[in-house]
Amino acid sequence: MAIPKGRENKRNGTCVTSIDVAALAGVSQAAVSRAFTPGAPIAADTRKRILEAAQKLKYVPNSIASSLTTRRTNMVAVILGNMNNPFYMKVFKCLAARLQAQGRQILTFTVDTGASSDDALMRVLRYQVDGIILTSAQLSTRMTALCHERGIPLVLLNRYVPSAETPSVCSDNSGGGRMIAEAFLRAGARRFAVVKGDPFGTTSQDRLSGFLAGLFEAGITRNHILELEGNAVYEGARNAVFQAFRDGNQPVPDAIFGINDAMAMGVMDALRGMLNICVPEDVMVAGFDDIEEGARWPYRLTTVRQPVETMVDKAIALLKLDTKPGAVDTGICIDHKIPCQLIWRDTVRLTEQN
Amino acid sequence: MAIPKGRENKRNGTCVTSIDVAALAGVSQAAVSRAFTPGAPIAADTRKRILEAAQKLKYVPNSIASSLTTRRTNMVAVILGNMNNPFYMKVFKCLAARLQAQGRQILTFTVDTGASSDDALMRVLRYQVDGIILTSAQLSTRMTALCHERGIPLVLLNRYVPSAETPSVCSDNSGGGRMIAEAFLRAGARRFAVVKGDPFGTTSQDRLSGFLAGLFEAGITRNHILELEGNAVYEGARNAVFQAFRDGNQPVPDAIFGINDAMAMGVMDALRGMLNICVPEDVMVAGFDDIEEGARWPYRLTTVRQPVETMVDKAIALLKLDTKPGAVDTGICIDHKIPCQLIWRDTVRLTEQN
DNA sequence: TTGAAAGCGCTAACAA
DNA sequence: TTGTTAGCGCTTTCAA
Repeated sequence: MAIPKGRENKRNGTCVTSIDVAALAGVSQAAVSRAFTPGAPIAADTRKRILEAAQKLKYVPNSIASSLTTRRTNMVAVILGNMNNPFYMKVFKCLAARLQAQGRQILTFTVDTGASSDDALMRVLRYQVDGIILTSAQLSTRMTALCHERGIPLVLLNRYVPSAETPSVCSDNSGGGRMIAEAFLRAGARRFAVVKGDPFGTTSQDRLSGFLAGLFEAGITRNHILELEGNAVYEGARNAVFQAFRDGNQPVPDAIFGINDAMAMGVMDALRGMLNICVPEDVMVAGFDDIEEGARWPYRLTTVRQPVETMVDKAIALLKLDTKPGAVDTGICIDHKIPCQLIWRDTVRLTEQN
Repeated sequence: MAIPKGRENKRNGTCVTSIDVAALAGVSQAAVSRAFTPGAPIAADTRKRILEAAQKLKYVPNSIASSLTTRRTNMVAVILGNMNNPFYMKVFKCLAARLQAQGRQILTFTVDTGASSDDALMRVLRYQVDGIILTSAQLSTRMTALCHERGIPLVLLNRYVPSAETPSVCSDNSGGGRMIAEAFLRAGARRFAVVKGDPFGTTSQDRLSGFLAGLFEAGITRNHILELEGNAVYEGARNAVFQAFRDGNQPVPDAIFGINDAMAMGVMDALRGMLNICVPEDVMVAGFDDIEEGARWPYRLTTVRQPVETMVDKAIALLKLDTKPGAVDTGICIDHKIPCQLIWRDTVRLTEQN
């Protein structure tokens, strides 16, 4: 007898377990486990018999139970900040596709923009996820430390913690900011505005500093660069631009850089829809990210493309999900310079001489 | 001695368990469990002592382990279809906010548009989720049956299975379609086009049938209604409209109904950006859903608002997550008539006489 | 290749 | 209010 007396499944019908399958197939419960484990030592015909029994009973293995012993849940937590920005939805979609293709489940957490992800992270820890990917949200060093101690890999996507040793992947934001500066300059702009995003995000800061550096090198002075706060969202940028230039408050610059595409679209809508200013004829506009919406009519936004797939793949790779749970940490890996690409569209007009 | 000999935590440092905490606090392991269970019978000072010990050891309870006995994971699966439609992102955001507020985790699955969600569902089952919410994706009756047998509540959001007894929540799509028809008629339109969405989705079908019914009642005949396939996405609608009316292929109607806002925006971009046709002067346009993007300049889309919060709340309520796992099913509950609201904006122009 | 048995970290019934 | 004990459904040694 494969299933010894006293070890039968005692529940009244609900929830078929491996014991039920074992009983039907006339094998031990361990054999059922092996039948569902690729590469386990089990005879082909035994497995076949077990699988048939399982099918008959509509048995579905309980991953939760197995993860108790294997110490792997095959769940990856994704913590999402600014869901209003289509770029992060693009990232999420890509993340989901890749992770699902690997047979991993995604435990999703959304965090209000600017809010700390600490409590989300705390809940994540209870669920024994195999790894955590955090995009667009703040987190405390206490939390990164906690993850590290517990051996849960954490990687930041599209942001980093300066001076801290948390793995992270970012594109070359400052280089991208510089590209925009150069494009504007080549197109003949001399007075500028920039609409900034999350004041605590490294991404926004780096794009800004690259942009400014490019401008300064061309001899543009600070008083020719207006800085506006857009808070990383469409409405923020639209309102900031409208407030800044309504009623001829101040002179409209030659070019405006929206630190991300969503904001650049807000900039354009404020300009064209509220202030009656033409883009690119009166003012040039550029964004950053290359979201689909920005490529459409009537935006046709000149922007810097972030290689989402590459970034996502690198982030997942940094999780090192396939190494053993207790494996030693082979050093920090931070990739902050994934190359970006300038996408010329219609909102920056090149002068003839170019 | 609270922790008996032979029952100590035998792992070498990794992973603090309730046994470690119990040992430090000088209580039984069960006491630790109680300390972390709200409402459990435990003295206040005992709990306090345990919590301190836990803090010292940085203990985090293992939800996976507890769910093995409680038969509740506090995880809800959300299966997402068309992520390209901002409406579903809005739904997802709302779902996430509500579920997280209840202390539940979200296991997310994305499914390609039109693809079956059966394998996603199969994976969900392994994870013993407490409930499943499915938006915008196909699923087989085999799967709904499987969920039902296993006692896992499943609710469809924004679609339903005709003739099947799967709980679902939808707004009054056909009533909304009718509202659009009436708005167009009041504005003086006599020739129409409609861009259809997912051919297998009840939502698209109902909106269409409501729209047609409204038109027929006003005496409009079928030959004055052009049907186009937009496949529920922006690009599909844009291309369909462009193909239909390029080079004066056929006469442009007075009004075009995009079965959802994303498509209506595609319609407008094709009209204005590719065909040089003015909206609403030459052609009126209306959508459905009321996504933020459609409310912006230059769209200002007239549309039907789906009450997302209400729908999400009802969907979650239908899951009946707070009833006992084995509780008897108190009948099917389907809510297909959550009222919608017509939102007048600029793409449908009312005539003077109104 | 198989089965028996010992857990994984926790909850819950029971007794004290 | 507490501790003891028996599992939850599975994986994984260890022998056979």
